[in-house]
Amino acid sequence: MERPKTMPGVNCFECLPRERNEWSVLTGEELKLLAQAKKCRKYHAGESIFAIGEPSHGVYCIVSGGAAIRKIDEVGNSVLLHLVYPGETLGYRGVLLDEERRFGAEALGPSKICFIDRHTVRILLGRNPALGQQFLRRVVTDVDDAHDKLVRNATLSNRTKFVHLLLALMNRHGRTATDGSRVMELPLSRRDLASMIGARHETLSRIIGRLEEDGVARFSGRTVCVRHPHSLIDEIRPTLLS
Amino acid sequence: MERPKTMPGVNCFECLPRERNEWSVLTGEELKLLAQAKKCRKYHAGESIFAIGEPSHGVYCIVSGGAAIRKIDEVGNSVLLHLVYPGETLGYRGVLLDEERRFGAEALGPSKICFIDRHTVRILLGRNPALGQQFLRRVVTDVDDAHDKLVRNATLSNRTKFVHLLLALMNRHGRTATDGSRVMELPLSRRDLASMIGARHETLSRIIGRLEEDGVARFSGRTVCVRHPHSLIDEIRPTLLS
DNA sequence: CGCCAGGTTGATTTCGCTCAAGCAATGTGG
DNA sequence: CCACATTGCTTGAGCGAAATCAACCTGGCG
Repeated sequence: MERPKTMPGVNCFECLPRERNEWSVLTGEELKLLAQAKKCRKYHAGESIFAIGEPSHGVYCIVSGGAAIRKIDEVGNSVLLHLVYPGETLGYRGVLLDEERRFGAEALGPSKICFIDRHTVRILLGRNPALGQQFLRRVVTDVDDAHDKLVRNATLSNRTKFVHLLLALMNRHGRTATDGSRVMELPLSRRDLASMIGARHETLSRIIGRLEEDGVARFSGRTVCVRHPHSLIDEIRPTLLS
Repeated sequence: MERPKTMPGVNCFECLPRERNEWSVLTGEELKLLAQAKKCRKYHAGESIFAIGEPSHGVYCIVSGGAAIRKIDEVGNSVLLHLVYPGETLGYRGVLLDEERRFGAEALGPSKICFIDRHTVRILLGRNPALGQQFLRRVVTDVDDAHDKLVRNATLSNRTKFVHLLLALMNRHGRTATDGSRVMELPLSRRDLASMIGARHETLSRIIGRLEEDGVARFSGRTVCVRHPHSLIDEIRPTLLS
């Protein structure tokens, strides 16, 4: 063991994702506080980060990997709301409003995620007003995204919504092959993909079938290949008349 | 004219809605700044407050009346996203992110609405950190609402979504008649109501017809009457099995 | 008066959901 | 190692909900 007990956690001072998120405005002193208060651990794919109904002990910051926000309604329907990626902070809602969790979160794949207890969050927010401003910006973009999604849900077909989702996933998880086609490994099951566009999994299955028929994309297990990336973009371009 | 030029605007010091919103944390000095910077004016029903694409000059605070947030997509579909009521602050997105308006806002009925330019907002935010915290809470609840709406849209039928909407409107606009039934004047056209649940106006028309058949509510023009208020609540209660 | 926006209603088609069966991959206990 | 559940996915048939296209009211309003 060349590296001692700091091993599992990333040192906040050297945390790359941190330099691009809310916490980037912390000063040296505050960073020290953060570094010694945060607890970092690894999650395996699908492991629960927090669950609906439990008290909000703090926020989480994704170092690597990702997370999914899930809501399960009173009849057992599971809906994936949102995906969260490295550098993003998770679970601020319950902490800022001091309420219990209304959504669950789970690791998207093997992930490294830091936990910052709510007491420390409050101290830092009180000590450095810029942190609050950063959070404000962050939350405003979140509400913005949610509103965009609401508009899309209200106007688009399931197929179009799914293509939007594919594009978003491709941005995060895709790589460009030598022949210019885009390939990715889906981080989610078909069921969860379906829930994200508000459709049944059978319906998604058929949509995928049609996308393959139309030569837009090829699906094999969790691997997706899009030969002509802008065929996807054409799909979502609204057919403007006149 | 017994009252001089302060006439159109409400004095912030005596503004009742203000005492229950973000601005309630301002101190006397800051309030004075706000009071002399804000511009208050009346809007008539349907009048535009700000439009998509224009620069975000400031935020608006509803004194009386209400406002609707509207998005019009590239093919001309109009979607109503959200309604805003007295005490609530409007248009913070563009100001906080320093972007142009991505949604339009219009008066719901005859309304009195104050404008606070973004420069003043920034000054106040910088001077009083508590204001930022207040905004943070406010925006977090907004994102929360949006997420709830997303989940409902993903799982509920148009009829159920409409009943949810009716209940929300009834809370704001309804009065209880002597016989215990609830009555309200709808603040929106059928088209806009339909857009709020992501349906066509013809579909909404039929849903309304069925609600009347089922004796849940009676519609006449923009007047709605619900004889047994909990018949609505029964509608949205999920049928829990076993 | 004609015109128009807002609303209803009808006929038809499309889309998506439900229910159901089948299948491959994976796991588990004997 | 096999029999057997289990899980995730696909496919089919039937049905219901909603979109679409269209006609037709109604109440303003120039």
